[in-house]
Amino acid sequence: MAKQELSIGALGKLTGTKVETIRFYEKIGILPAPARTAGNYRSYGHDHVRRLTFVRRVRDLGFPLETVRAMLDLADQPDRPCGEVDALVVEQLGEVERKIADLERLRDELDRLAHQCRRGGRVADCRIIEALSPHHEDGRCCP
Amino acid sequence: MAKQELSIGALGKLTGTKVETIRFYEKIGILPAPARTAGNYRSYGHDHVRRLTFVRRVRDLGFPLETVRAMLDLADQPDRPCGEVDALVVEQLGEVERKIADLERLRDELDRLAHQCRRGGRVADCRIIEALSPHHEDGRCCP
DNA sequence: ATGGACCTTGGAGTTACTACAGGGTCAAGA
DNA sequence: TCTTGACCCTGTAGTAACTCCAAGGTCCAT
Ligand SMILES: [Zn+2]
Ligand SMILES: [Zn+2]
Ligand SMILES: [Zn+2]
Ligand SMILES: [Zn+2]
Repeated sequence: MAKQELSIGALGKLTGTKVETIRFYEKIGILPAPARTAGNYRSYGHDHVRRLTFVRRVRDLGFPLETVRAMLDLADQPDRPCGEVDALVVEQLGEVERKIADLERLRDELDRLAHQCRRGGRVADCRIIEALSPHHEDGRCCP
Repeated sequence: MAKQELSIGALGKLTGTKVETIRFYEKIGILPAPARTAGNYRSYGHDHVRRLTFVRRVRDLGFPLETVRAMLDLADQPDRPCGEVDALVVEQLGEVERKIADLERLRDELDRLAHQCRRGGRVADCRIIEALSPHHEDGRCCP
């Protein structure tokens, strides 16, 4: 492998990406197919490092691959206004804030649940299980 | 369908579960196979309502199906101590708190990102894309 | 008896990877 | 030179937890 060229494993180490993931990105068109060596090994250059780093950062920020694809498309058209990119970030910010709010509600409920049961009882008396089951015990059904 | 018996659609409405999901739970053994009517329709009773309600609530609290299964097993052995159930809740609480912390870090980063770009520029100058790509532009690779 | 709402089965699709199985390549050490 | 071990190749299947579809059967009211 010529200098400035990286094997798939080296690229993976450099970007914190598993080898299988890199091949997967190639298959679905997120990364372009690289040149091959005489022995049919993939050979990556600096552009691949840049592109894959971008992909991983965007993924780490919680964006789905679909959004990664959209951003890559936009980045490839440098003359278009960048409002769309910015909008994607703002949208994702909103989604993250929504998720945080959901999880905070969840946390409160779990916290309440965790305090309902003074340990040491039997499962039959567990308040947690009681709290999670419907409240009526008779044989007739709910509606 | 006799009274006190529910069709799969009725059970779904009652518990906020899609019909396909109920069948899926049956296939993987979370719900027992119900009786059938003459016309081969599934026929559910009150026990199914209770069990499915439990499953959905536990899922809504963010537990994976594997944990649901463990809880159902425990609930079926009423004489065992309930410490294990309680421990599962506490564990999940910790996980939710970890997720919240992760998302809060994410939110801050996205927020920073969203403020980097005063809109109106071109993609080529977009600070967001710049911030997400590696910092060097020369032809030699990173290591 | 006919329409429409509901039910049946089996199988495929979703997201974003991850894990083999069964081979080929390459560099270094004995 | 041979061999060993780390690395690479392809292709397929598996993961979580559903969700959707096709092609057909059932039920009830008009
Ligand atoms: Zn308890
Ligand atoms: Zn009931
Ligand atoms: Zn911008
Ligand atoms: Zn580089």
